[in-house]
Amino acid sequence: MATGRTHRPATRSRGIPEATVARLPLYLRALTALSERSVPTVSSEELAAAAGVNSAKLRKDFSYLGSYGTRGVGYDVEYLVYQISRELGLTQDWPIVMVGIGNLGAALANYGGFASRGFRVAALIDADPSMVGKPVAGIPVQYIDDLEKIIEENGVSIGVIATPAGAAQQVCDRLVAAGVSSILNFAPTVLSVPDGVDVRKVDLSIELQILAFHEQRKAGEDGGVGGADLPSAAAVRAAAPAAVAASPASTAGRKGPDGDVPAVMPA
Amino acid sequence: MATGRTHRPATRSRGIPEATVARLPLYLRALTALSERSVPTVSSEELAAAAGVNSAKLRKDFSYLGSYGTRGVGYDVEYLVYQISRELGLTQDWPIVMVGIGNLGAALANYGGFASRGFRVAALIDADPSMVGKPVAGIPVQYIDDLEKIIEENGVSIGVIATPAGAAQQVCDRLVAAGVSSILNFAPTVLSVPDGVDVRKVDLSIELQILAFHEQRKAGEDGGVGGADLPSAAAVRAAAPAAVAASPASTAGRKGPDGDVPAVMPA
DNA sequence: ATGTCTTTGTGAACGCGTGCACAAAGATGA
DNA sequence: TCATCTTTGTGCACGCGTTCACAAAGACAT
Ligand SMILES: NC(=O)c1ccc[n+]([C@@H]2O[C@H](COP(=O)([O-])OP(=O)(O)OC[C@H]3O[C@@H](n4cnc5c(N)ncnc54)[C@H](O)[C@@H]3O)[C@@H](O)[C@H]2O)c1
Ligand SMILES: NC(=O)c1ccc[n+]([C@@H]2O[C@H](COP(=O)([O-])OP(=O)(O)OC[C@H]3O[C@@H](n4cnc5c(N)ncnc54)[C@H](O)[C@@H]3O)[C@@H](O)[C@H]2O)c1
Repeated sequence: MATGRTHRPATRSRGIPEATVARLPLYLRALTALSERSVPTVSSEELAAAAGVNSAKLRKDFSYLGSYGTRGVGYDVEYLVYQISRELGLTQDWPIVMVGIGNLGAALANYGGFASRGFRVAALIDADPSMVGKPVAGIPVQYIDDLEKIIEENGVSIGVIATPAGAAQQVCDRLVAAGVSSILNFAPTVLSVPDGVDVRKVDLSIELQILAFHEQRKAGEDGGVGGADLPSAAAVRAAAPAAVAASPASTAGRKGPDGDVPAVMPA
Repeated sequence: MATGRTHRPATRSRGIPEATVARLPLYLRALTALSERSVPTVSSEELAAAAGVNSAKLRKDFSYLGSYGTRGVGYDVEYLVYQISRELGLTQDWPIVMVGIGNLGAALANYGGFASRGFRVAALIDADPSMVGKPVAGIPVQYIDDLEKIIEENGVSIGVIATPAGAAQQVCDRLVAAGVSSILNFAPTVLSVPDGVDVRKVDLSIELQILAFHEQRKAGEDGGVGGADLPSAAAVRAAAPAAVAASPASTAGRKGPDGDVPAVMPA
């Protein structure tokens, strides 16, 4: 089962907090922009503003990497770019494979952001024979049967899945069996992988649903008992969505004994 | 994954924890699958396994919504689908606009996951005149000049940005000014928005960099001083990436005084 | 009714992440 | 050399999220 997270073996002294790791790419992007403008140094305050985070948090994040700043001055931009890149492993070349070259997969393959940070698309793989050989973003699509060979020959350890949901677990299993140990999954499915394999997911639908939750709250909580935040013209619009569900207010009570459940959600 | 929050200063007493909200769509998806298979009830243990989370966490999450379970039996699938949908605001119809219909924007427009949960693409908007009127996913692309009018007429409060990074902030400002109060951003930029506006971002490049970090760690930390984690065959492959940076081990020491910084990161 | 068995709902403990606030470090100028 | 000023690095407290563990609730059988 994928859930099996074993406890951390006692004192892990060398680990960088996960939350910090997730922010490093953000800092790196801001620093790269500064570097391109030939800015020599930057203070934690400035950089934090550019990255959209708290400056104390940024300083603490950097403190996990070491003492790379100079008090009274700030951080050397170029040096910090290098240190973060090294910490993230971007000074290496990471060959990746992408499986499922449909609408999304093709868009991803065309995305420049891949190649710009040490990631190299080693292969595009699809199960549709009519697509094999057709170049996407200058790279010919290869057939799924060769997946293991491709991974082996290119030493691939990172895979991207952009297949339909139904095929994702199967593709995942093959990737893992072939030696891939990090997977970025775009299919709306929970992948189960053995220990030692990292999976990250990008899920459009989930993001929208989270936004909808907050949007609904902005619209609804006008007469709330607690503090009434949220002035702004935005709340005005949010209060008038296209169709308001006419659910009885008493629904909050107890559970209806039998099937009085409204039929919602087509799929 | 994707993250990114903006406001939340006040003490929210009546709120569902943010972490819980982020998991509700996951539960909903698993429940919908069960519903389609006509499964009447499900235990927290089963559902947790399907959603890839801890069962205690799932129960606590549901407890924020109310007591919708039956002890000794589990949860009524249909009823729970309805409750979660309602909580997330999915019983409403949410019109959304998508700005920037390029490679990614077109793929997103074609994605079925939008429409399946109450989200309706009200308009596709682009700044390229040669693209205006061309149908994408059956919806004709409209010109950016009409953005305000489109938002107004459709009562749109959720916007998706898939433009190049350089245009994102500008587009964001116009969306917000026109009344949009939730934004899903695919451009690799930090958007600044006024209070009351939620921004979530999906960033491909960041996800890959996080994976690379862990991948590097799996490969490198074999002789670490602390506990030696990570056995597994995956580490074997990870230990042999395409190009290993030949960095001296002593780099961990102090900061080199002058510009000995290697030239990395093309862009 | 009563007992047994299953599963929920939650109290409590713990660890992680965040942000404040400040001492220490170092630059800069007189 | 010394004083001043800026900015880092971090100790500390706090709140959130996770997980354990278990009493209570209810189904079901007898
Ligand atoms: N398109 C989007 O914007 C978007 C957004 C979020 C999530 N997703 C998800 O991403 C996935 C891809 O979406 P899409 O719009 O590109 O779909 P698509 O149908 O256009 O593309 C899917 C591709 O996967 C290939 N494929 C199918 N089975 C395969 C297998 N077993 N092995 C290898 N390749 C296989 C198909 O041949 C096809 O080329 C879906 O799961 C979708 O839900 C898409
Ligand atoms: N393509 C991907 O897979 C991918 C992945 C992650 C992130 N991104 C990001 O998403 C964005 C879009 O990527 P893409 O590959 O689709 O790029 P693209 O160049 O194919 O499409 C960009 C579209 O935005 C339109 N546009 C430009 N300026 C605009 C403006 N001011 N208002 C409205 N529309 C405008 C352009 O006309 C074009 O149609 C980029 O920021 C990219 O970095 C893309």
